[in-house]
Amino acid sequence: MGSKERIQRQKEDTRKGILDAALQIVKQEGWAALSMRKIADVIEYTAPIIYEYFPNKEGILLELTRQGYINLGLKVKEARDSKTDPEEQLESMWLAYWDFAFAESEFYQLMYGVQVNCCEMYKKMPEAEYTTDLFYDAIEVLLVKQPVSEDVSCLKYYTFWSLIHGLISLNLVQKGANDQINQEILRSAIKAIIKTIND
Amino acid sequence: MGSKERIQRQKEDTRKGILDAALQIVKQEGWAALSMRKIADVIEYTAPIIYEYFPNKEGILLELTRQGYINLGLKVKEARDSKTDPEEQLESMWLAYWDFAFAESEFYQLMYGVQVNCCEMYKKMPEAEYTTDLFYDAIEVLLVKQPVSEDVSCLKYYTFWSLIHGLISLNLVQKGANDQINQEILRSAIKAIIKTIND
DNA sequence: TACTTTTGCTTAACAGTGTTAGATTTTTAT
DNA sequence: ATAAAAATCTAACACTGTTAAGCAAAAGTA
Repeated sequence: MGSKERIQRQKEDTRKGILDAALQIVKQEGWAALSMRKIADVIEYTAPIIYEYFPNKEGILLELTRQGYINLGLKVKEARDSKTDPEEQLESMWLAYWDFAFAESEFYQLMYGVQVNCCEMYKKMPEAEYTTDLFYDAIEVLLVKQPVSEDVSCLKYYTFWSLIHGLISLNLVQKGANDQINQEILRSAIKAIIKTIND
Repeated sequence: MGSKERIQRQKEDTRKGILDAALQIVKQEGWAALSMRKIADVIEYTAPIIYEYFPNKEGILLELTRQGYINLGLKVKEARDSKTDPEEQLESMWLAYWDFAFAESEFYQLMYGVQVNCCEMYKKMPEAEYTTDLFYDAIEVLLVKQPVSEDVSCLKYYTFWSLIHGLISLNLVQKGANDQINQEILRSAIKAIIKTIND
């Protein structure tokens, strides 16, 4: 009797339900308000049930972080594939990163510790490395001096990343500049870094 | 009988003791581990006493945030006054900002929401504006086109700030690049922004 | 000195948190 | 129908921030 699979499917549904419930609560009330009992309320179980699906609360956050990196990676890849010119590709990729941060700001906060205390784990999460690699590759295409030095691409990558992550964080935490200024900073800075990428 | 003043002094000592205790705990165990009862333990009182000196836990964080901004402002001003050339002044100021972030990383985390959920308040904290003004002034000295447009100085300021804050955050949350790469990103990016400040 | 008021401080409690152990109910297998 | 197994809940522990009530010492007043 195929009830084994039905049960398996139900379990996966519940697991997904927990993640969805967590996300729903966070979107409504923010990360600080997320609690195991609230999740249990939403999925109409009691709190201890959750521990059958995740080792602890951090396990839920970890899984959401993972999903966040996967989605971010998809968006960045999509942006790259929408252009052919390498410079346009790189610009488009960072703009996709930017868009993700605001479209999925709960995820972004979790992934990069913006006002959320998320434990040290993403450090070597393979899903996180995928996005990083996409950027590294795109940068190295633009470097004319061969062979590309690891240090140089690293430096360029972090320059991009710092600027964009900083702009995002400041906007998520404080209400930074207005949208127009943000767009101008973002676009002009990206272009400037690309322009001086071989200096 | 001058006991009024003695009592006043004692109260101020206790208040300072609370702040010191909080800071001590945070330095040892991080922001997430800070609790009212732990503070009470350190100052050798029970928790409710703290509420005679601060309205609530957030009040303590608010005061520490205030102190953080004051200290940051002092450091940035000090850096400015150590140079005479305007470009060198601006560079020196951002380097001081950078140094503060790592020397007083607990403060920095609190002030700018790096992995700490600090409520929306610094928004209009006068102590915070002091540092901002210092940077704005230093930037506007370098702008040749008069009168200086508010938009342009704002754009330049946020470009600097984003880059440096981003670099700091990434280092505080994840362990970013190594120190040498960081220094290189920092210095070369500051110089690059200054160089193109009138474009 | 005796009494009252104020002050300083503590204990106890409430509602919430993450998490675990034990009991109970429901489902499955024999 | 009965025994075993799985699913789920209740109760508890040790925390959290915060408040109210009570106690004990000090200060003020007669």
